[in-house]
Amino acid sequence: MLRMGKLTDYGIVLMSYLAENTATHHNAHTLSEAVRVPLPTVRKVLKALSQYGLLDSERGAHGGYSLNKAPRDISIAEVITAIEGPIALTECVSKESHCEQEVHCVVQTNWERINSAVYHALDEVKLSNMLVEQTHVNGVSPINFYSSVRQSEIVIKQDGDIHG
Amino acid sequence: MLRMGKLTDYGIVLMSYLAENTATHHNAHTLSEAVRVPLPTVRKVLKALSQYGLLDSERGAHGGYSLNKAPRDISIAEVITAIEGPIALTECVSKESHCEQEVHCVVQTNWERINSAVYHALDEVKLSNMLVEQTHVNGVSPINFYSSVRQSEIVIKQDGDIHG
DNA sequence: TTAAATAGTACTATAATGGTCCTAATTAAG
DNA sequence: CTTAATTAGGACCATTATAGTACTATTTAA
Repeated sequence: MLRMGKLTDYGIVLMSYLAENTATHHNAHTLSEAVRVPLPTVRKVLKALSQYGLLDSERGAHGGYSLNKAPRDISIAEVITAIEGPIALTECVSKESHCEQEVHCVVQTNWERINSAVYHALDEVKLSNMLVEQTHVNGVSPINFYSSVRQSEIVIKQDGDIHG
Repeated sequence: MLRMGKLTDYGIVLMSYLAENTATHHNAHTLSEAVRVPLPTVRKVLKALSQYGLLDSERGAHGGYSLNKAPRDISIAEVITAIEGPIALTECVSKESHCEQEVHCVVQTNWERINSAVYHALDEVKLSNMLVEQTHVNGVSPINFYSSVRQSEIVIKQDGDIHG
């Protein structure tokens, strides 16, 4: 529930990977292998991130992508928005709403409260918080850390204790 | 993006309505009219809320639904979980994950951070926060306030300013 | 000029969701 | 005891959204 698209998951993993290797550019092919996600899909995600302005892109030979800002200045909310578009739990809160009963609608203002809460929560988690200090353990390359990309779904447990 | 199901939207609206009328029971038919959502759909939502334990149900003639707890003790996170199941942005965080690379997975622990942030944000918004003091203005019945139920999608704007 | 990249766009199969309906179980009232 | 009202529990289908892929420009270094 509270699903987030798989692509967004990939996006966060990709951004995390780039954040750990800010030095150089990385092309889609390299990133695809590093993250173990098919190349066309990786391209799609990188395009979205680039269009939104979270990544700098260079075309042509030796082109590639690189982070725009410091990982501590990039929030998860930004990454999500880049890939999935503006975040709105309810359509009536979004700009595109054409709810004919808006005049009577009071629920709307309360939805804003929820959206705001979620947004701020996601905005306070920065990319730097997603990085791992733990690297090169037991000869396992950090690259393997990213190989577990799966379906994307937000799971909030009933008791508030959230883990897998 | 960060979509929430329509049914969940209905659920929150229904719960809000019940919270404003805690005195009596309400049957599905009445609620359907009050909230302007088709009866079968309302039934489905009420069933979920009841099964999860947020609503007491009485069967038979003169049966119906009523709130279990005080509105200030019911969080939005609970309502969402009741209808959409355990909240998980990424599957690898959920119990059902069978990711074969979990041993190497470090991203997982970071996902938990995100899920936790979202959960706590949603858990702090209580049903009582969704209620409107503003009632019976200009002869408009409070019932109309609930007639604007629409598609459900969480929209987080880039600048953090969230409104329609 | 060629090769290596990204940019842009369009398409398709799969999965998820919303919405509906039908039957069983329960309970109050006549 | 019978009937009507109501929730419980499944099952089902149509629509939509998503993921994933592929193809064609465009740019740039060698």
